[in-house]
Formats: sequence, structure tokens, C-alpha cells
Amino acid sequence: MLGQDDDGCCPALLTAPMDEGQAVGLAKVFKALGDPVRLRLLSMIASRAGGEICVCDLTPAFDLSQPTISHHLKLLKQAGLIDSERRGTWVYYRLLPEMTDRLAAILADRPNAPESEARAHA
Amino acid sequence: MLGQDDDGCCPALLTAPMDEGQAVGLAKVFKALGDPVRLRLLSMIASRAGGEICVCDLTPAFDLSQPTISHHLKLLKQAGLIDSERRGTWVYYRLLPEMTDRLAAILADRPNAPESEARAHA
DNA sequence: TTTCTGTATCGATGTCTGTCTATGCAAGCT
DNA sequence: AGCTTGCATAGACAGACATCGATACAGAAA
Repeated sequence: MLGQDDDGCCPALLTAPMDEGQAVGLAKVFKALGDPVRLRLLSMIASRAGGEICVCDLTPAFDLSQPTISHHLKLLKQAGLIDSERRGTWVYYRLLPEMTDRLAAILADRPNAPESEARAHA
Repeated sequence: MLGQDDDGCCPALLTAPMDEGQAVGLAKVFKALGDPVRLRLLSMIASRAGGEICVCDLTPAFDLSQPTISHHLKLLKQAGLIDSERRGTWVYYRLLPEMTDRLAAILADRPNAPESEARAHA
């Protein structure tokens, strides 16, 4: 979905000029992250112990209507950042770490970057 | 600008619920990345040998007007992703790797992530 | 100074997006 | 069956955004 380069992994963002198609795919994911509400939703989902959280726990955390929250969750899901599963009455959302890992790799892979030690925490 | 946590480095996105202020700041940066044209501009700037590129080399690479390219460059600059310098007639843009490194660290730092080996390339 | 070229800003316009209310659907309960 | 609750979808609307042409500004050259 993001557009693959030769090694079948990730489109190069910072090390080589990106073509239109790759840019469109990658922009979709970043656009999904470009809203404070969706960022907080993703944060609540990812940080939840157990790896998943019920929509019923997400909705009351915001000063927004339930359909609005549902809409944002849909966009995050379409971006490949989260997935959902219905269990009985409730729907649970969980992080898809493959996507965030991929974005991290794309952003860390730049010319002259320290080899495998580009993480700012270190 | 992104909102700092206790260690003075990065807001936690995936390991702890993010507060409103942090989310607003971080969303601004991701929103800047959420457009195919800006992504390609950033890619051309970052991948350029020498670390910088003239606007005069960027503009003709797109099927867009010069003011539109200028506008996108402004947004990338306001997001802290690039910086510019005028030298004579021409203006040169360069990547600010601190910001992309920061985003990479934020996205790589998730619960149960393999220690310092979260890069998808490996 | 005048002119020319490269870049940024301004104002207008069409499209996209975040939000709402109203409604539909799914699942459990009585 | 009917009711109730949790979540998603549909349609509407205001504000934001990408794009354009026109114009202003900066620097070099004549």
C-alpha cells in the first residue's frame, strides 16, 4: 500500500526522490495521523494494557459526538494503523504495529544517519 | 513544539495516552507530511547530494504553479521539517533531520517493541 | 536607474474535511 | 416479538486547504 522499493520493504522518503504513486500512498497514512483527535485515539488504543480497547471506553474521553469518534476510527483503520473486532455487543480496536514500525523506518532512514542508532532516546 | 515528556525528549504516542496539547503540536507535523506534493518535495530535498536544493530545481519537477510550490515549502518549514537560506538570487532548502528523527523515535517507541531493533529494514 | 529573474505573498475559488443530527443495524435482554 | 444499548452510516453544513493568476519583493545585471 505504501509503495515498495527494490528490497520489498519500504518506499524511500529521505534517501531517494519518491515517485508520485508512493507519495500518494504514504500521504494517506500521514494524513490519518494529522489530526489531534485521531492521534489521541491512536495513543489510547496503542498504550492500553492488553493491546486493545473498547469503543465504549474511547468515546466518553472526548467532547465529541459518538458518530464523530466512529468516523475518526474508520479513517485510522483505512490507513492501516488499527484494526477492529466485534465481540458480542462491543467493538474492540487494536494497533497494527507493522504500520507504525514501517513509518518509523521510513523516517529514520536518511543519508548520513548513524547506523542503526538513529533513535532520539539513546 | 511537539510537547515534551519528563525526560525532555519526545511526547509518548504509543506508550501512554497523549494529552490534547501534545496531540495538537504533533498533528501539525504529520499534517504537513499528509500531502503527496509535500512528501515529494521533502524527498527531493532530503535525498539531494550536498544536503540542499535550490527552489529553481524543485519547481519544474511538478505540474504545479510556482506559488503553489512556494506555499508547500512554507508549510514544511513551519512544521520544522526543513529550513531555507537565501544566497544571492536563489533560495536553498535543506532537511532538518532532528524533526524526522524525532518522529521516527515517537513511532518506534511502542509497548513490547524489540529493544533498539524496531527498524523494519533489519 | 531601469530591467530582468527568482521567490514570496495576496485574494479568489473549488474541493476536501471535521462535526453535527438523524437514522440504521447488530446483539443482548425481557 | 419488542425493547434497549453500542456502534456505524447518511446527509448537511461550516471551516480549512490546495490551487490559481496577479502582484510584490529581493538581488543581479545592464
